[in-house]
Amino acid sequence: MSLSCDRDDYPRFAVAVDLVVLTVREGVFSVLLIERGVEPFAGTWALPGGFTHPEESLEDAAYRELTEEAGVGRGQVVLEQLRTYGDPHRDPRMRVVSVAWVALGADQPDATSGGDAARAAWWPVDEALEMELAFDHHRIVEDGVERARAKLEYTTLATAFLPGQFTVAELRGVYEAIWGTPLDASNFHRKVSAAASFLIDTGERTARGIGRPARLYRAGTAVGLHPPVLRR
Amino acid sequence: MSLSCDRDDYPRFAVAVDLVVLTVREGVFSVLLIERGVEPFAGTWALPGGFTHPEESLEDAAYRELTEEAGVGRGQVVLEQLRTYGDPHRDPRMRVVSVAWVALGADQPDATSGGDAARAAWWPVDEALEMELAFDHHRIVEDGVERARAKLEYTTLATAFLPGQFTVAELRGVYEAIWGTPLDASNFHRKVSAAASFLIDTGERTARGIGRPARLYRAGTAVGLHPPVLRR
DNA sequence: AGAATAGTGTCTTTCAGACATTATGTT
DNA sequence: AACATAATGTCTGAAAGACACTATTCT
Repeated sequence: MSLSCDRDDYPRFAVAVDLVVLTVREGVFSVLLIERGVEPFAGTWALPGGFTHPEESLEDAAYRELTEEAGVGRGQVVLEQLRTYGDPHRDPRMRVVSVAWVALGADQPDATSGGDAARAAWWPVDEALEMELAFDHHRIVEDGVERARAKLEYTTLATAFLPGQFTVAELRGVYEAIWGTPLDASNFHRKVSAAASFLIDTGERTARGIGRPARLYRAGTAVGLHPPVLRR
Repeated sequence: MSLSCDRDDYPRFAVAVDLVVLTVREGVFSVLLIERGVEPFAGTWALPGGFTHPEESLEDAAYRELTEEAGVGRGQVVLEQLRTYGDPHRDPRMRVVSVAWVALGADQPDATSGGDAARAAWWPVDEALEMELAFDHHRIVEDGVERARAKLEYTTLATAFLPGQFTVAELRGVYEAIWGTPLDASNFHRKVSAAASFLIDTGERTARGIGRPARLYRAGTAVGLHPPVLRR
């Protein structure tokens, strides 16, 4: 079959991937943005992303851009497809269809500044949503943030924001940062402890800091969460 | 890049839309399939769909294919983006990225057989999932069906499967058909009546059939459903 | 001892699920 | 009257939310 442009009947589009990379840094729900160095939107903050190569899957393209532009490796994040954005004039240069992904990971000491020349930085989600972002990236960030908030309720996804071992208080901190609401510590503890295969007790305890040391858990095998942890 | 069309640096892809058109016909959760007339997969059942035009949005392309291939108009369905499928070899002819949509509508007397030469038919979802479908359409149907099943729980989407006026029993029938589980009529009635802005009493009643006539409702303005209707 | 954080227990309200009962039409 | 379906009511258990209380460390 011909892949050439002159011989077949199908219109061709550039296909991009864009990444909403989310984490919780010092209690603040944050998104990774990149300052564009070239037109269009030079000097404007944008999502990391780029064009899909001819022989790679969309998921591989997302992982590749994650590494190239954010310095984040495959094992460090949970990647999930968000939605595809394809309005005819979303990119002023040409018709680009962009498959957006959400990447959730634990806070990394120096995740910013990938191989590209552009500057990368973590922004609090609330601030990012008040900025002007390139293309339709404002909308994409909104959708990605809402996806993350919604999935915390009925999945065990919150553990993706934490390192291998964590306490119940740290897990609660993830919920509170992402939802922007304080949660009752007692009830939260009861709930997540009761949910089957959500948390696995490592037998270890924290030694850091003041107060009674907390048990250390690691993420269990459960994906869904029954009963869900509800936001109000 | 080597795949480029002489003038720019970006590889180009064909972008398609595929449609998982779902309805409940005589108590059976059903999906609309089209028998392919041409290679590849000639004679195999497939989802309705086609290539996006250069100047139309993805949503417009979905509505256009819905009309062309299924004879379904814009006002007759609720359309929602499902997911994008872009494995390099999902189409043996060339690289095609397909944006899949779910379309939910009330049973239409003669929705099948659109303008295209191919044959169209409603298939029970369970049967469709046991057939060999063209391309990766089996996976797409699975995802679309699961999306519909999940959204019934916490949204008012079930009304999309019903005509303008309907009874509580008919609404329950939608849930039972889609989930494949019988529900307790009393508890269901209590729940959907209590949910704010889910159902609006038209003041009219059914005259058809035997037994006490049922109140006729129309869909309210609520989108989310609190508390949710849970499947077990 | 006092402060700070972790974790458990108790009480009340809400709601799901099972099922009985009443209501209102047709034959 | 008998029947069929619609709609409401009652009871029980599970779980959410508020909050009191106990446990275990550090200074």
